[in-house]
Amino acid sequence: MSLNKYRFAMDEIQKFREYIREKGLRNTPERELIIEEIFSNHDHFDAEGLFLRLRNKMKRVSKASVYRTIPLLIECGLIKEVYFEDGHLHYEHIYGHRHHCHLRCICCGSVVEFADDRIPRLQNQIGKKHDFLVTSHRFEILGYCSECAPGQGMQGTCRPSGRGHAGNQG
Amino acid sequence: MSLNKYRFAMDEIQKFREYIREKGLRNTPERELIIEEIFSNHDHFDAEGLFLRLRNKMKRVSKASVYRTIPLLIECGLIKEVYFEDGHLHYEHIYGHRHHCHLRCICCGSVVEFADDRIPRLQNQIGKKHDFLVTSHRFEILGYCSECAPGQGMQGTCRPSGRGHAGNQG
DNA sequence: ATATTTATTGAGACTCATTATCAATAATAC
DNA sequence: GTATTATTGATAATGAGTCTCAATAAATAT
Ligand SMILES: [Zn+2]
Ligand SMILES: [Zn+2]
Ligand SMILES: [Zn+2]
Ligand SMILES: [Zn+2]
Repeated sequence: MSLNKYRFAMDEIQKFREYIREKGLRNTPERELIIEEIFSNHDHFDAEGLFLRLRNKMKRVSKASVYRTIPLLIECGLIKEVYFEDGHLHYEHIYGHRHHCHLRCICCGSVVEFADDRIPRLQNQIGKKHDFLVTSHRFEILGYCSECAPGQGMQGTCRPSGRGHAGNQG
Repeated sequence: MSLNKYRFAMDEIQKFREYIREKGLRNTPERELIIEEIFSNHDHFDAEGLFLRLRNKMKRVSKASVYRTIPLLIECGLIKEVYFEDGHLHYEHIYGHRHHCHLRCICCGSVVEFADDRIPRLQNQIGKKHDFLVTSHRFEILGYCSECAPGQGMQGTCRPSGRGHAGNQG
């Protein structure tokens, strides 16, 4: 179980080690701890949360190192930024994950991923129409999840904050 | 010309004045200056840029007032937030503007607006499939505009910065 | 008009996410 | 092992955005 836990992240960790070496950088225990933690599950994450997860497991890594490692992981194609509107950046794994978009509850913040073949088609048609060389798209659908849908049941769980709001971002 | 310049913003300005009054707030010269500046064109804008535009025209309004007026304009349905990934919020007019999405150049930051009937259909189908009560969507297509397309002509105009990058956001 | 009430203003303090600095440390190469 | 130099952690700095508060000025009543 504990052994298996990190088994599936071996590809990512290996890819990172190679990237570091190719770039003439150095593999360090801090970086190992950070990527092990990131790839110990498939969830979206943010820098602060990642830092706290490490800290709670007594893996002492400075916040600065967490912030410094994230761009390396982006550069080597293991993660990418996702934009929720809660005022700070979130990230998700991309290595071994097919491209997808997000459905997000504006009440509790929960996120559901979806993929649809029609989206890249649409993207390309629209790009061509406006003379753009399209490289990517971001499609986010906002609304209420079944738990939060107004009219029925509990909608009192909503806790909007400052700008946008956070929530259990799966 | 100068008279005409603000003619088309009369609806917006009037709507704002009424909203302020209905809410028991007060119309002030500062607020007038801010909304006149915002609706003096149809462009996207951000708080800092708006503040500087006012300042350059010798319309002295504090940054705090700029930041305080924006939420009022959102509440009364005149503008809304748009999310570009350059680390701060942008806004656009919605009163009298049909819903649209953005095509954005990752090189120079230029923005083209587009609308497509298939998008709301897609949004609703996907929402239904995942048991979400959909309220809105955000679809952004990223790529290179014709000026910046790699391979031909000038791509040296790219000036990426910190996180994402700014540019001439039309 | 004048007074009263209270929303608004501007300046600056503050927050929070993120980035930069820098001396001490520790990977790698020789 | 020694030299080189990337990395670390602590902390300062930044920058967008918010909050505070005393002074000001709309709206309204007198
Ligand atoms: Zn929900
Ligand atoms: Zn995702
Ligand atoms: Zn361009
Ligand atoms: Zn727009």
